[in-house]
Amino acid sequence: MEQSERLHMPLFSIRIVKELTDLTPRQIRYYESHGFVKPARTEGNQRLFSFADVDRLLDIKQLIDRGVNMAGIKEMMMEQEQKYKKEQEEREELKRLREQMKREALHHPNQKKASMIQGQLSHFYKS
DNA sequence: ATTCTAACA
DNA sequence: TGTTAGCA
Repeated sequence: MEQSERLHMPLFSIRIVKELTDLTPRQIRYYESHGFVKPARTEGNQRLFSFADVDRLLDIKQLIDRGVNMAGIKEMMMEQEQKYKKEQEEREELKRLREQMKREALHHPNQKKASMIQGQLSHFYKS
């Protein structure tokens, strides 16, 4: 099994998370209501938190302790979210580029590729 | 016994 | 945020 799977595996009851984070169950549920974590649920609707959830709650607690309010935390979360989306988009763009170059190489083995490559790269500089 | 939601303080 | 009520 992979790391990212372990990090998101639903494992901990709210009481364990309370002990791990020193947050009250009230605070944990409150932060969830603001979208800072999204724990899985059992069939009985009880929360099951992952390591990733616990890490995130610890980050939230640190920010709260440093005086950041809910609005501030939400702003920081949206920034991180957009940053991640941007990186993801760039990865997909590079993936498309590699696939297209591969196709070109297979379908036109003897043709020079410089101009096509320049056209593709221009996407990274426009706007 | 433990957690859940909702609501009031 | 804390606490309580009433449920699952």
